[in-house]
Amino acid sequence: MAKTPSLIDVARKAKVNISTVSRVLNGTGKIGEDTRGRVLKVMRDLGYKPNRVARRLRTQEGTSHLLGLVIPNIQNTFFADLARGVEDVAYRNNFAVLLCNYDEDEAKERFYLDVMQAESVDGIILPPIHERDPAVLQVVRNGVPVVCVDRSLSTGTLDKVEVDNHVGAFKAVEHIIAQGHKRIGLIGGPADSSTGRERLRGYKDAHAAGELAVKSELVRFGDYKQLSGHRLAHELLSLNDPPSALFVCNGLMMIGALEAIAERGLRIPKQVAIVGYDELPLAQVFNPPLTVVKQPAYEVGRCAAELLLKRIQDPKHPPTSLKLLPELIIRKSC
Amino acid sequence: MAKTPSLIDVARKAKVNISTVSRVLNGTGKIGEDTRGRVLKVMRDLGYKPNRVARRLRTQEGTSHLLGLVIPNIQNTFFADLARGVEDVAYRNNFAVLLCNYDEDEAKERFYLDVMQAESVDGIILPPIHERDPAVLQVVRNGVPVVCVDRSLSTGTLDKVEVDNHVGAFKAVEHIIAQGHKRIGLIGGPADSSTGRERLRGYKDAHAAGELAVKSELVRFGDYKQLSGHRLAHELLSLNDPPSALFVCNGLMMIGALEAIAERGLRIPKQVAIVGYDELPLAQVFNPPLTVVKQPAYEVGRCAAELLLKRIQDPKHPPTSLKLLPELIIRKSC
DNA sequence: AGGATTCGAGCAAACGTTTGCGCAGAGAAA
DNA sequence: TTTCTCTGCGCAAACGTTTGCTCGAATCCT
Repeated sequence: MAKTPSLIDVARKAKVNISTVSRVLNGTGKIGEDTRGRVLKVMRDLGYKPNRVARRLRTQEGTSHLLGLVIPNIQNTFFADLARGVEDVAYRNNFAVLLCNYDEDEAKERFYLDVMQAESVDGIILPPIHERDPAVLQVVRNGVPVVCVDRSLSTGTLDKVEVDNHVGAFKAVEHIIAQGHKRIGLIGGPADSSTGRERLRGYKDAHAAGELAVKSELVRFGDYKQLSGHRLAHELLSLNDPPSALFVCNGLMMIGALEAIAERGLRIPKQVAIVGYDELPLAQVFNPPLTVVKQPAYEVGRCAAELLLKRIQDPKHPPTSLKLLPELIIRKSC
Repeated sequence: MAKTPSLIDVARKAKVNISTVSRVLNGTGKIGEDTRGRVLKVMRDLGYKPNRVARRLRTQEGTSHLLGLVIPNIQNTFFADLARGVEDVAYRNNFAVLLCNYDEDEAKERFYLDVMQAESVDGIILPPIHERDPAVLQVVRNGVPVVCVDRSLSTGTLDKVEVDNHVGAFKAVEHIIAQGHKRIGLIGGPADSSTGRERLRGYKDAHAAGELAVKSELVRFGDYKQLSGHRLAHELLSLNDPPSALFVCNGLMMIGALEAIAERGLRIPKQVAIVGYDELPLAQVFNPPLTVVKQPAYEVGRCAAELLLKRIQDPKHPPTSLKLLPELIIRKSC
């Protein structure tokens, strides 16, 4: 109802031109101390708040103070933590975050990317749905700063921050082997995702390092959702010669796998050992406490946001690529 | 780089006035079939995307197709689920969601509310930080549609959807009593939050119904974060005459409490029984599986978004208030 | 046929900013 | 005094839409 005051109202009341008000607001141009004071006071009195929409319309680039964050699924704690990371640095720099869930759905992803461009966000942080994601490619062609997280894009010219999936998986499987396991089931990620492939490579390389052959019937690919973890764990454990240990490549699938194990009444780690990817809220109080590789999700978000802000300030900055290290947390499940 | 085409470009190429283009875009006004077709074709050819910023600047109310969602903490699965709920209905209605974390911090909340108004979102969904939250009150005074979720505001004139905290807590504690427990520790929410108070009331009423006195040394108030759950559980279990059962009033504090129990090497439910509020990802595969009261978080989000959309279309609609029912899921921890 | 209505489309203002340009006045240099 | 350089500020255009008016032409009614 009470229309919020605009520059014009402030200008009128302070008896100056709107351009003057704009300048004191932005600190640009030369303004006398007396008028600046007067204008500032009127702004306070009126409770003036600049209209971001108008500002954005006028100044095309880099001033919306809006970051886009588009993630597969906010219910995945990895992405929730990541979101907190970007959100925190955004807040510290007076940026707001436009957050969207695309649910691994390409149409939804495209919709949201369109929205973000239409909203003229200053930049976008996202894990590409896959490596030559056309929608994302289009966005970068349009000149919007983009930083990739978690997964990467085939174009090498972008800022990106990922965590080293190969060493994460390698360490995990190495540890499993060190516990004496010979048949290690893999519940992997999608074969067309870079994370899925890298973790698979870690799994294989650890086998090679341990002079173990990988048995193809023991490796399965899920879709990073809970249901597939549940199904694949049942499949693996139903084998004639079932694996004695499971390596599950993300948190949600880990939950599904644990369900399956519980349904079968198997004891961890004696009857089946298990190590997961991604720290889960209850992991350390689980019985037994879960051995997992923990990704620095919050850090990923933080770094990505910082990179993005840097690029917004200086679009010519050469692209930098960060690779953070995951940590194997050895508890009791393997 | 490649400046995205505007109405003007389309108009020029189709040899019509921009107003005509605008009208075919919005389907308003009368347009001849031939010109409409021509304009549509040019739009497609040019890959025209309307500029939401400009549109929003022009049409003040109800057309930004942007919803604001401001929540305490995205890492809390309750809010993550809720967010998914609003996000899903938003997407179905072609709305995008501007999501912000205020981390129970009033300054941050105010900042984000300012941003949202400055972005002229069509409406806002939020759990008020407390019952007479001045920042929120200001927003509704400014005429922005607001729907409260989870917690309520002292003003009765708003749309809101909450879950019945009294029955949730009542059922839980009733069940605990039915298991034969006489000394039941409460790890409650903040005393100045409506949820905290309602759950406390449920706790007390269940005692009364079971003809049990509530002992004041057994009730403690946390802040809904993990650390306070941890600390308060330790406090309660250190008592000379410690409780034989714990009722923990949210998910994050539940995790903290479970940590404390693990640290003390106590066995659930024999040495200490426990029931939590909020379903946790691993609750049903936990050992023992956790008895919790599960809130329909996703539903809350869905309803809230639907209410908000309705109000945006018809601002005069009388405010409606929904109260959803939580469900006590009895497993093995009590 | 003449007047009234409707249809289709153009003109221009408005939304709230930012910003290049210009200009008056003051002080400095000559 | 004249000329020149700053300083401080106003003027107005522009950003990409939407929308109330206007208006010619076509259609309709009697």
